[in-house]
Amino acid sequence: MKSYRQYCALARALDVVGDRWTLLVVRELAVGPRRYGELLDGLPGIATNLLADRLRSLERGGVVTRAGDRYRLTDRGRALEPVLDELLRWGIPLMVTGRGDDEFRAHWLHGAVRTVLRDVRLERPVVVEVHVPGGGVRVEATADGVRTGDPGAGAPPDATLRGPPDAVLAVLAGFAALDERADVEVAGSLAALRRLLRARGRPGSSATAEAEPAGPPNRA
Amino acid sequence: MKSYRQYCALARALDVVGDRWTLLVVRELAVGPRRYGELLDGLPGIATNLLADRLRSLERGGVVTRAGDRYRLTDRGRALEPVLDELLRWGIPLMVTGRGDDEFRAHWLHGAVRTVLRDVRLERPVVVEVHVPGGGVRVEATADGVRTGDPGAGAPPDATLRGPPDAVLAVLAGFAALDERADVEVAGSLAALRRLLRARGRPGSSATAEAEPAGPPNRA
DNA sequence: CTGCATCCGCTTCGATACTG
DNA sequence: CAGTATCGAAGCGGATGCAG
Repeated sequence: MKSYRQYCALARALDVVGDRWTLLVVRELAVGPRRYGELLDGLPGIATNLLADRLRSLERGGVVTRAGDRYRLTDRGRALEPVLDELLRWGIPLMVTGRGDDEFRAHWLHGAVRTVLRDVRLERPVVVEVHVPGGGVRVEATADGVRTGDPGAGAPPDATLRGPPDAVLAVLAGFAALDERADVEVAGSLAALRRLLRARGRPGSSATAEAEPAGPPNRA
Repeated sequence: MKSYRQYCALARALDVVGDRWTLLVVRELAVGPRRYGELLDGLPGIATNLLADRLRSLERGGVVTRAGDRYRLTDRGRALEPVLDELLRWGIPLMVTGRGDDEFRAHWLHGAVRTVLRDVRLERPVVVEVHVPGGGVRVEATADGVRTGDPGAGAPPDATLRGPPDAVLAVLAGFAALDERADVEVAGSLAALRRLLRARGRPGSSATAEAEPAGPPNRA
């Protein structure tokens, strides 16, 4: 990337991670070390030469390191997590328009779920599993906060949510009530699920009550 | 921008603010409403047609609105502040290499100072003013946290820091000790300034103790 | 087969010139 | 002052080639 040549921390950060695709590459590596082919699969739409370019650039920037045939984040790369989280959070309202014909990978759900439930605290713990075609997320909400992981680990969940990605996300993010989405199937304790949902913030979450153009935020 | 067409909150966020220059435009408007010419001056290096493009795109995205000849952020645009803050924070270590021949605007210092002193709490309040050629920042640190503003407002500060941008930033960010930077001039209570500096975190702040390439993070 | 590099049409960027 | 028009250069995206 061409440097902005501005003595500003934001501009210098963007000199490193501001290129097209770059933060999405970091998103993929934030899950864990990945091989080139796995990255390609997790980044539908990227050209193979661009992925190679971005990986080299991130290596130069000290964000990514290569061990054999695996790429992984450095400490400096892991320090980008708060950035990803805030961008993710800001992007959640943009999911209300549904999936359309966008690509989808089950592991992308982890971040969305973590973000949506970020401030949840529950005195009486709840474990909920979210299942979508191709994978899912296990959510453990306690008094200390929410931890996410892969489904199937540990004891059986109190409740299970199953459906297409935009449907389960609509319910989790509060775009729609449970009974408004007939394409979401609930198994186990409905009461436990309701407790989790009641503990989260309101719809758009961050003050999107606007005098401006009202309605869901625009895309592109 | 061409959409990533991924049903992922991060990708959708980047569809709106991922373009080159876009977040820097938001940075400028985060200070307050600005006119076209003021934006051009705050974004050295941008081409005028690109600024016009970005402003239109941000308007479509619901981030910016236009009132007469002023552009300003919508609520949705102001919701980007945590994103800017985290990116800024991540970028601070990249400032250690000094200014070089990068452009500089005094109002960029506000964000850097806020970020560097983000977690500072002081039972006995301190007011410090930082002066650089063309402007400066007033810092009021109390038990509730740090507030920044323009110099000259309110009572005279306890201490004043003056010097070139990279010098005062090095001292504030902890890249260098006060007596290591002869180009930084201190007026007023040295003790008050020291109390403020002691209250802040360590150098790179966020765990940059790395087994990897050591030394300051690379740019570009 | 994986992990890229090369080529090519197209879009975007960046610099300057120009207009209401 | 606030943009639009233009044009060469650089970057992107898709396909294909090729080495280990």
